[in-house]
Amino acid sequence: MTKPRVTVIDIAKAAGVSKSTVSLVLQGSSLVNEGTRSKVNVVMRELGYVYNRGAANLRQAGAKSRIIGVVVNDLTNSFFAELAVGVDMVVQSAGFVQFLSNTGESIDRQREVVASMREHGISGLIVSPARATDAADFKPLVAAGIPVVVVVRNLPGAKVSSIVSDNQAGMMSAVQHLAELGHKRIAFLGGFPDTAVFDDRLAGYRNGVEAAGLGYREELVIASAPSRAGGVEAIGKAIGLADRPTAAVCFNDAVAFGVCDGLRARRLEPGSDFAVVGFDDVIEAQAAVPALTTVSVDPQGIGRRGAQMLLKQINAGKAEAETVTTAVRLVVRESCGAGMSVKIKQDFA
Amino acid sequence: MTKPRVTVIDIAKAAGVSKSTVSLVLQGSSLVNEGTRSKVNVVMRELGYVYNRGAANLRQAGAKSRIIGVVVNDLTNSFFAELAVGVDMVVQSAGFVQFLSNTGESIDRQREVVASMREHGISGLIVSPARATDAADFKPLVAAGIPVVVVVRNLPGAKVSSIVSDNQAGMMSAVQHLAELGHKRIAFLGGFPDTAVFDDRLAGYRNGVEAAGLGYREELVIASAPSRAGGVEAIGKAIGLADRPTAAVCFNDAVAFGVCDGLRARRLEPGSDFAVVGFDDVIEAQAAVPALTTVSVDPQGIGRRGAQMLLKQINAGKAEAETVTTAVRLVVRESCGAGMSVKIKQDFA
DNA sequence: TTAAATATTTGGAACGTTCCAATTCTGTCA
DNA sequence: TGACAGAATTGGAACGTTCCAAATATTTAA
Repeated sequence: MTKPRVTVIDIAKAAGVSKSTVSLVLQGSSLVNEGTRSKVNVVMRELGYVYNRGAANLRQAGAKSRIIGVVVNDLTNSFFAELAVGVDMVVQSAGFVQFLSNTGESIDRQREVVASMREHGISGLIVSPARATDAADFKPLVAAGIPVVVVVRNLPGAKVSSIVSDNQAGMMSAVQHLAELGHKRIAFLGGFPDTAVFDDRLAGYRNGVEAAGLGYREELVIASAPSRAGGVEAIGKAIGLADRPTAAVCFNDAVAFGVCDGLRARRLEPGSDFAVVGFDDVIEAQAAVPALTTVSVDPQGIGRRGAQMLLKQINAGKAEAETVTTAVRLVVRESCGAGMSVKIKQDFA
Repeated sequence: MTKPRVTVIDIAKAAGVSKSTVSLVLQGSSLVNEGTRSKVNVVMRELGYVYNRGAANLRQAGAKSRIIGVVVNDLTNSFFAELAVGVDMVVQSAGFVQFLSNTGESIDRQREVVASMREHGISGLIVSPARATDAADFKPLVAAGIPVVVVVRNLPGAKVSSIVSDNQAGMMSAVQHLAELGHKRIAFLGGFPDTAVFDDRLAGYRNGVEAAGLGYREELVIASAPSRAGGVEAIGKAIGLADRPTAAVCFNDAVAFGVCDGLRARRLEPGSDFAVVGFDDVIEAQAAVPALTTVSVDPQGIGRRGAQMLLKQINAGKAEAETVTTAVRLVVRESCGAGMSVKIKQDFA
């Protein structure tokens, strides 16, 4: 059934050289004579030789497998799909191959997946950690000399490199924009308070309202699941407030979409009746109606950058933990009401 | 720098047993005494042992690596991301791990990626082939006893299993729906004619118009790239036709979105002024305005199903090439004008 | 108590590669 | 011609595991 494998010894025999020579050819060594090299190559093609990386890797103990592990927490979210594509680009062109897994926010699955990757001898790991991931979880990896780069969500205690977008500045610019449009009561909606990303975005919100001279009011921040459903829930509470807000910055785009849904359910039109701003600039943001004003973060860029960082560490042999935050930029579309006449906003304020 | 690896021999020494016994424990053999087993397990934990699958698989020649390769042609398209998630679900729960790569429609990259996967000893491959993939490309794989399942796009000549959605029936029901709404001139827009999927969908279109007694007219099928830009281009040509169509079925949702863009650019409102129907039901379809009427295909289901099929073949040891087509269903939303009054349509017809 | 049966453990020999040190070729120079 | 340098090649040994056949421990049956 399964054909006997063609090995380097078979090639050697058929080409009339030693297995060592074949091995040299395999690694593109300059030691081997041009004629021999091509002869060996021909024979390999004829016999349908397939390199056995497992065996190779076994011998070059400690040397690298050329596999990069990538772990994301939600591949169906186009944000992470883009990220993976970004990683794939640089990883492939560096001659590595990508091992991608999805945890679906399950910390157990994350553990399984990472363990499995380790068994397969990955030379590095890029991970967007599931919620509530323990900083210590990646300790063994780095102790074994396997570089780890954490992306999107940072892991405060862990001694690993990370690359996150500038959540604070992004949220601050969103608030600032709304303030410039004349809004006085701006809410912060959605997200789970136990995450580092939430903290950063909230801090940005706080800085924003304070800088605008509006003052930070606790009742205006309403947490919820970072999903569409969470957004519906959050806006419901916000509308119920005695001193009702006229605008909101949302934890992410999914929440923002939910907020729009919730507004419509109450016969309020997002954009004209209530300003909403998202975060992430997922692919659907510009096609939505009204088009979502949001903070754009370029996930593919993060992926590329993270991969570069990882490769650098792999090549360097030593993992200098380094943290970079990537710039973000507010994309003004319709949902913030920027295109509306001033009159409407004044009626409302 | 890199610590010396902890091997099964180290464990054996520390636990006072032989390496063979440790190996037995590793494989959960029932031959080993309960006491010994737990002692070994404890030691493994203490020393931080990591199983070396490379070595294992080297020995069990022909035996399987528990890696499943997944190759898709466009991960940024949420259709394929969903598909990958579907595969991941069943693959992971079967104790396999997924190796995912993106070809971006490049046939060269596909070749590279598949070769690399083979070197790593995948036990099976799920692939959505890049355009113009040669059926013979997967020949060596199956010859080596590695099961291959082709999804989404089928590969006519290849002797591999495949699972595609029922493109023909889907397109036919779309045409039928438009005919029932009173449309007489229905165009088929977008897609590259050199693909099997195109042929299937076009055949469905043809059956549909003929069954509705409208007659098949060649000038109403206008090919283009299967993208948003392609859609714009195709609708441009369609509008220019002497006997202008009043409705269109599109090769896929991306084309359909492009068609909507093109209509608007000509001051025609999709839905009320011109009916458009897509194919795939990508995630954006329901959030778009107007919400896209489209043929829903459940990519995640295809992924799951494909993975199951592959696992079955892996376990059976023999690859019985099997072809399944999955059912699709028309989702009526707004872009087909189904919600419009009959009057408007009559004005138009 | 002993033989037979069963349960457990164990030392090599693989698996396909790379590395090392050593060997065999080429010329080249005196 | 012989010696020498450089180029090219080569036979083990090793990597960490599993498998096999064989050895040893423990029970059971008589």
